[in-house]
Order: sequence, then C-alpha cells, then structure tokens
Amino acid sequence: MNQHMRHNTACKTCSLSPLCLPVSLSFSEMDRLDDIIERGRPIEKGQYLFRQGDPMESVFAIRTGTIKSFALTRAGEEQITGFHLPSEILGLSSFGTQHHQVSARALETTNVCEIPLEHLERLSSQLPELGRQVMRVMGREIREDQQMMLLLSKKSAEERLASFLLSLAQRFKRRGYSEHNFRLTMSRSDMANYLGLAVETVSRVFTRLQKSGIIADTGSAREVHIADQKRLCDMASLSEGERVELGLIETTTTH
Amino acid sequence: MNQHMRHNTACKTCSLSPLCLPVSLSFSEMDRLDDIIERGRPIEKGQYLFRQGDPMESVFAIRTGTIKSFALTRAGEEQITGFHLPSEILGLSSFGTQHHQVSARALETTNVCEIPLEHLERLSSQLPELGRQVMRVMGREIREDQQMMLLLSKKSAEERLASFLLSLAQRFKRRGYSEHNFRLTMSRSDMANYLGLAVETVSRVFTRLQKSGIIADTGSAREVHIADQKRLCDMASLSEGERVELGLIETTTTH
DNA sequence: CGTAGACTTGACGCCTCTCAACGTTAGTGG
DNA sequence: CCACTAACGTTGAGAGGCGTCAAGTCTACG
Repeated sequence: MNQHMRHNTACKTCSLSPLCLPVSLSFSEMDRLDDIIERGRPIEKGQYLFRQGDPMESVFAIRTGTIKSFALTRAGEEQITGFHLPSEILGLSSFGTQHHQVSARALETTNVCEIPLEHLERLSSQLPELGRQVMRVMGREIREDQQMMLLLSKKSAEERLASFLLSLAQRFKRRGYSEHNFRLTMSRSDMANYLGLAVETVSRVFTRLQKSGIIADTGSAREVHIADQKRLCDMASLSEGERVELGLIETTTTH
Repeated sequence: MNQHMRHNTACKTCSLSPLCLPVSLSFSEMDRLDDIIERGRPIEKGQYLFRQGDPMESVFAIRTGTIKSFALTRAGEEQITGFHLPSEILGLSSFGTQHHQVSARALETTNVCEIPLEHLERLSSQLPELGRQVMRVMGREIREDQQMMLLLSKKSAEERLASFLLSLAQRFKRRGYSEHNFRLTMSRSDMANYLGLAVETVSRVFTRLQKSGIIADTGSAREVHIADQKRLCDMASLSEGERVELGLIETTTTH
C-alpha cells in the first residue's frame, strides 16, 4: 500500500492540484507523480522542514499550513525570503547546489508532500509537461522575487504593507478562502523582516490602516478584515507586474 | 551552411561554454544545441533585445557586451532587475507566460545567442543534462534575486555599493578579466536604480571609497580600480550566501 | 494567575532623499 | 578640429521617513 494511500491524499483527489505541480497532467501521469511523492507526519509550529546547509535531496509542496523560508546573514539574523501557502513549491532556489541555501520553518502545523529530486528529474524527462511545469513554477518565483526587489527599493512603508496584504488576499482567494477576512500566520516581526521595515513601523502602519477605515479592527492583531479593497489597492501603488499577478489586468501591454 | 558557422561561434569553440548552457554536454550534444541557436547581428547600445509585453519566443545567452533588464512601474519609471554579462542567460523570468515580463536593453554593443523556446524544450527532453542545466541556471537566478532582497532590505548605501562592486569583480574574474580593474558599462543612475538608492548617494559613496583609498581615482567615473579588496569585503558585510557566490568560502555550513 | 513573548505607542535622531547648482564628458555638426 | 549641447556626474544644504530606544499594554500558555 502506497504511503499516499494511507493518508488518502493523492494528487488526483487533491483540490490544490490545479495550482500545484500536477497541473495539466493526465490522471495516469498524476499516478506516476504520486508514486514518487512521500507524505510524512505533520510539521509542528516552529519545527524546521530543512535547514540551510542540509543536503538537498527533495523539494516540497505544501498541502496545509504555512512555511517561512529564510537565509542567515553573517550576523546571524535571518532574512525571510518568502511565506509559502498550500500548493506552493519549496526548495527550488537550491537547484544546482548540493545543499539547501535557505532554512524552512513552519509558522503553524503544516503538511507537506516531499518530492525526491532524483525521482523528480527522472520523471520529468519522461513527462515533458511535468518538467515544463517545474520551469513555470521557477519562472513565477523569479518574477515574484523581482516584484519584491521593486517593493524594497522603491516603495514606502505604507505601500509595502498594502502590497503584502493584497498579495495574501489574492493567494487566499485562489485557494478558495475569503479574500477579505483571513488570519495572519506570521508575526509582526516576520512581516517587518520580510518587508524590510522595523516592527514598530509595521505596527504603526496597521494602526493607520485601521484609523482610516481601510481595514477593520477585529480585536486581534492577527485577524485581518479588508474593509475597503479599492483604497488598499490605491495605497499599494501596484506595478504593472503586480497587477498582472493579482488578476487586475489580463495581460501585460506593450510599451 | 549553418548560421553559427558563418560567425565562427559554435558552443564547442566558445570560451564561455563552461559558464553557459552547454556545461557538461558532450561534443555531439553541443552540436545539437548549436543547431537550434540563432546568432544574429550585434545589438547596438541603447537598442532593445526585447520589450515587456513582447511575445516570448526565445531565451538569450550573452556572448559579448552587457544587457540591463528592467520592469516598468505604474508611473512609467523603470526598476532594473539585473545586469547581464557574457555567458549569462536572459529571459528565464518570463517562463510560463506568453509575453516577456521585463524589457532588455543593451548598455554597449552586444552579441547574443538566441535560443528558441520551442526547440529548447524539445531538446531538453532529449538531453536531460540540458534540462537540468536550465534548472540550475534558474535556481541561481532565484538565489541571486534573494541576495538582492537581503541587500535592499538590510544594507546601508555603503554596503550596497561595496557588494555590487565585489559581485562585478567576481563575475569579471570568472570570465578571465581582471578582478581589480574594470570598466562599468552602466551609468550611476542605472546603478542607483538597481541598488535602490538615489544617484547622488551613489556618487557620494564612490567619493568616500576613493578618499579612504579602497578604490583608486582613475580619472574616469566609469573606470574602477579596486585598491584594497579586503577592506571592500569588510565594508560589504557579506552574507553567508554572498560569500559562497564570491568563492570566499567553500560550502554553506550547517547552523 | 503569573510570566514571557508579542504588540503598540511615543520621542528622538540619523541616513538617505530631494532640490539646486555646478562641473565634466561624450557625441554632433559646422 | 573645435564649438555646442545634452546627458552624465559631483557636491552642498535642508528636510523627512523610518529606525532605534524606551516604556507600557496585551495575549497566550504553563
């Protein structure tokens, strides 16, 4: 009996597969992918999925939960490089190296699908559509990182937080959750780190967003209710590329 | 007669191939790669290789020269996402989309190898090592972009410029040029844009670097002579990941 | 119920941006 | 070959956004 049968979680029956690696695979191809996927026990909050320097043997798809990935600076502080939601793929940035270049840690109880690299490479050469999907996912990650570079080099604190909240909202929406009400799984400090701000600045901007009625006071710092999405968009000063990712415009226009 | 024969520039005879796509291909495999590569006329300074929104049909390897790639913000200003030197691959960030997500423009007369996507995908499934190399290149790009995120969110103006100069020095060295003397092909304004600084700040830091004797005054703003590499390294506050890329340490250690 | 960590708020200072003026270089056409 | 000009680069003064420090409040969990 396959491991994934034990957990009753095959790609074929997973609601996330249209967002994940199996997209555009046939049922029989999905079966072959399922055969190489390992689904272990849940990762508890605070546990590491892998650490910077660990031998790189697998990539991971998130099934439920949230993971943050981060690199260490020389001073030993962390630089968060991303928050990962269900269906997103983790570990691609270490492709071509023997060791993981970042650490990955659970922000809440998280279930992942582990995909051993060795098997993935073999299967990719047999299923061209799978290899293509891996490249598409990597391409998207590059674009997102470059959006992030834009955010960090050109945007004010308000614009950064607004962009971040809209990005989260859109990602929740695509996964079938509310785009207006959601729970932040990361701390203010994690957000600040990711957005290149001080914790205090993040806190102040949240307060300002509430006072201006753009987000509602839910009583809890981690609960977000977006009350005025349009004004939040205005505040974010979204770039062309961000608007594409958020589905606000169809395709990039020529300039 | 093949086009690449006309220009006497086959992968097999190209000094850059160990840094480029053909790495670890056999001679006969390189021939097959050569067959799908198109090598057109040089791109003059200021000309576009492609523009944001153009249909994406190829990726490009740089043979000689420098290309900057950049995205457009809503206000119409550009955000430079990278400077590309010989052997580097351009266009990967648009993988999985129909259109280029960035524009690419020559900073000096530049020769490129054009690799049509359609052929590359077909050949990749026949030569697994080629597909793996494409993924390695994409992995490296993700890591570099994440280094850049760290630079933009945590480093001071001095640290940014020092890191940038060291990165260029290392890349020139790997291509067989001096790592201590080189010519900047980009303007102060391009550097400032890329590093998330104002032009004036870049200029001031250059002046400071000269006054402290870390770089020598060459008489020209575009000519750089690194006089004290060690102090430049100290000034850059390099992260673990940067030190790996610069070859200062062998492998990432476990933490 | 107590404590540690997370979050908020205020005061203050500094790094870098902006604005402005000026010097320098490179490209153009007479 | 030189004059002209636009782009590029440098330098200074002033201002503001955000980081830092400090204190206090809130929340989660043992």
